[in-house]
Amino acid sequence: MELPSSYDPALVEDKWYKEWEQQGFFHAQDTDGKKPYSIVIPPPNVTGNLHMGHALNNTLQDVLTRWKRMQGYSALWMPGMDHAGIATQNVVERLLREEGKTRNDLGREDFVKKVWEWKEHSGGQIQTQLRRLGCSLDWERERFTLDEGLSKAVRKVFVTLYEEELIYQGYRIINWCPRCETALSDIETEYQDLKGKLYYIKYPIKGSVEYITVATTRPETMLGDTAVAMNPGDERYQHLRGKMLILPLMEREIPVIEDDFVGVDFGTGLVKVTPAHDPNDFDMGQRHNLQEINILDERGFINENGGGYRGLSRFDARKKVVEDLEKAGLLVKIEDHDHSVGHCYRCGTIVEPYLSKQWFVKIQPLADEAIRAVKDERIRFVPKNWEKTYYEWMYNIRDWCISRQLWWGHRIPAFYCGRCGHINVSMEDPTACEKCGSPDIRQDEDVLDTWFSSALWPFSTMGWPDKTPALEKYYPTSVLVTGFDIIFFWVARMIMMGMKFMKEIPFRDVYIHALVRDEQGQKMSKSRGNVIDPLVIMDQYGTDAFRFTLSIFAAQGRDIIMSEKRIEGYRAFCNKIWNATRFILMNMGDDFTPRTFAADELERFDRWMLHRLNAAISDVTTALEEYKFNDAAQRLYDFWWHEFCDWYLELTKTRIYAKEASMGQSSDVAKQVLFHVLRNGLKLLHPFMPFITEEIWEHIREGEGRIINAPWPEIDPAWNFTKESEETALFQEIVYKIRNVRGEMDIAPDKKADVVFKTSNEQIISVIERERSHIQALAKVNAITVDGSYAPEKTDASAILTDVEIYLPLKGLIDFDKERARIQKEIDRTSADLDKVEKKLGNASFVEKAPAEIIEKEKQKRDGFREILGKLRESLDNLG
RNA sequence: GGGCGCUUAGCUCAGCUGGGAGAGCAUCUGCCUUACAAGCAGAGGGUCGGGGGUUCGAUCCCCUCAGCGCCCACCA
Repeated sequence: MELPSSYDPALVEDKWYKEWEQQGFFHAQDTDGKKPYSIVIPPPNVTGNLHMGHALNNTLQDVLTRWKRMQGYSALWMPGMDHAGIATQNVVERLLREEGKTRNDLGREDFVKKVWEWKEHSGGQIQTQLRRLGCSLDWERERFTLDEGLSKAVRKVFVTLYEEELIYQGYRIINWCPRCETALSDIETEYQDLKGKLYYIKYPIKGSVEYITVATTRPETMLGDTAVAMNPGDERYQHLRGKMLILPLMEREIPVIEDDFVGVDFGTGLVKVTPAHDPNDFDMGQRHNLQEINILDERGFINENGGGYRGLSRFDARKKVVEDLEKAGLLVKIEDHDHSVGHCYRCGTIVEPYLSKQWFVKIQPLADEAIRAVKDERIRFVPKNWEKTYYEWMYNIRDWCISRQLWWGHRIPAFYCGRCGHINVSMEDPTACEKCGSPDIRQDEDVLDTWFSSALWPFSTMGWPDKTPALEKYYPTSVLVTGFDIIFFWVARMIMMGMKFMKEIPFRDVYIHALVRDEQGQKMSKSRGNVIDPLVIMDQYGTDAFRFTLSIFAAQGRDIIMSEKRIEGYRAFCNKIWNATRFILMNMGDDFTPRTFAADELERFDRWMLHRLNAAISDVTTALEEYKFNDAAQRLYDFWWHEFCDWYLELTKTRIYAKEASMGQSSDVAKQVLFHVLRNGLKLLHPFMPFITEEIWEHIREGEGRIINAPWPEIDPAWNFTKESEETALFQEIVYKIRNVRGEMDIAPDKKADVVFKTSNEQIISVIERERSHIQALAKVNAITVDGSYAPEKTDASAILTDVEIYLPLKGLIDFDKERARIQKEIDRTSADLDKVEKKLGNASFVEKAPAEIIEKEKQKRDGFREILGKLRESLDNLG
């Protein structure tokens, strides 16, 4: 049983992943009779590459999945990808452009074929990358939002909602991206505050030499004005009632209308009304029966309705319009004006409010159920405060525009009859109009919003609309792990669709994690050029160190600032684990046989260690149950490094190295405990660090399976040893004190001093006597004497603990100045502590009102400080 | 205009229902001690953003101010 002298992640990671996958350990059985635990992956885009967000998101899901698998659940982590409509279409269009072609050159059918080809060959690199990260995904079940089964689910949902009139067509203002040439939903538009201008423009009153002045941020839209509106109560403009105006540049007559929407405070109190290019104006237009004049084409250029401006881009048109107004003397002034402007979330282009016919989901009835599911806690957000964000959006939700003028996606299953105009919507493609029987039917050209299919993800991936065993067993899923940025896009919609079609929540918990930022706290993005590539990190530090770093950073409610220094630190942790194992294995001896052991065989520190193991099992398990990944990881770090390695390993050395035959029994027990704690410590660590733990397990497993399937450790009540834990704490204090003296006095490790303990406390005496050899080893001392009436020499260095004084006779080694300074420091510190406690106890209302146990604690502290302080002063006096 | 979050050691961050401030990194000192120098031992460093309040007691609860960040919102 020997380990190579250092841990090399590159040598083992690939090997173990292949082994796990080939053995089918990631595959959850529908029929294994175990309790289900399920997570569906937030499907990465086929265009995606593993970035920090993915790494965090999937590490956390893998931690949960591996943990639950070890706990004996039938743990399913469902993999898959999203076709990502606009994003993917953009990628392939970009490739075509490099060949000097556009999608129109290919035509719809060939273009879609091309995208599929691209998807097969270069899409989905992220699967390899997820494997690299160690994700224990059930690859046999992998799904794609455009595959046959999921397309069937999409169609079923569309048809059902259409039949229930929850999907309808509407002619209204939507957000239009002139670059992608498609409609977008409200949340696909990202608003940014930009420095813009407010233009004041004169409109002549018909049959008069007078003018009125309107203010606008988008002067080019005046080409489509069909009215000017005033507030009916605005006293300044009562004379305009019923008047007609001449729209400059277009020389068209437009009316003055009255509408409460118009505020009297903004601009001039008069608003130009462009029903085809502004949602508010559209509403006013509806109220006043105004004509809607669309002046833009799909690409954002002025169309035939724009008179002489036809063919200009919307930006050029603005310049030209302003120029012409100025020439005509109709431009009053231009003011600076900050306003928020919508941008396409995929390409960043400024979107246009655009009047067009689109498909919508009537969302309110779906939202009501979804709100209720969270209200009555069937679904829990973790951390809870995200519920507020969820409600905020759900209460103000507006109908969802689901049609996209793209080619890549689920084509809308609506067929228009060329004869009677009837819209046929059904599960199968119709060959003739269901109403008039005409074969002259054509399918809607549009596809559905990508998020329409992802909304069905928790059940469509499990085979819905068919009744499958998977659906039966794993729905609802246990938890959804995702970032806050897609609560609206995805989480809310999954809840709505789940409630609607499964009559059941899609997931029990929603764990919302933070954003990963760079070391300056900036959001990582390609354009900022500050992305840290997880693959590079994994190459450099190993996957386990990286995963552990992400986990320990994943505190609830705060963004993660990625730091390579920290990753380096946790690589050292891997090394520590590796070397601790090496130490244990190289000292086992060939005759070592693991066995169970009984409490009465155990020595003090064995008991302490097992007690600490119990505590670690309990703490890590609880932390995971509460999704406190950082607490779990931090606890593992402390347990492994500071409890197991710093203390227990060191403490066993005297027993293990002992040559005397009489030590045989003690030595064997120490080895048994070391081995036991090592095994359980590795199991606790496995969800976070799957590779190194499996690699070590390979060297220590006892004819069992892999650690990935090992049972999760449980607390053994027989190993709760409170007394030994207290005694160990005392022992540690003694060692700390002696080390402190040595360190402060600059005593080299090879210079072993003697030590005298002055105490009459029986328990302390017994611990010192029994652990003599351990004190010698850990505090590097020679002879140990216990003497209740010891009279310290002037040349003794001293340390004071409650109920015990420690003296190190240093003879010629002592530096009196140093020692005086050291003791004075102790005195200062202790008297400051004492002051604080005395003040507290001197406060009448504290003694009167505080709980008795707190007061008792304070009194004990006071007495302890007084005793120590007295002895410290004696020591100082003794030094002269 | 609403809503949310953050401000703790030089840096990056923990700190659960209020009861003597923690970690990693960095710094300083001494050590290649037979698992580990990616290590061991020791040390220094914080008026917990400012002010006020509740309380016997506040990093923690309430109010307020300041700074930073995010989300939502049709005011031309």
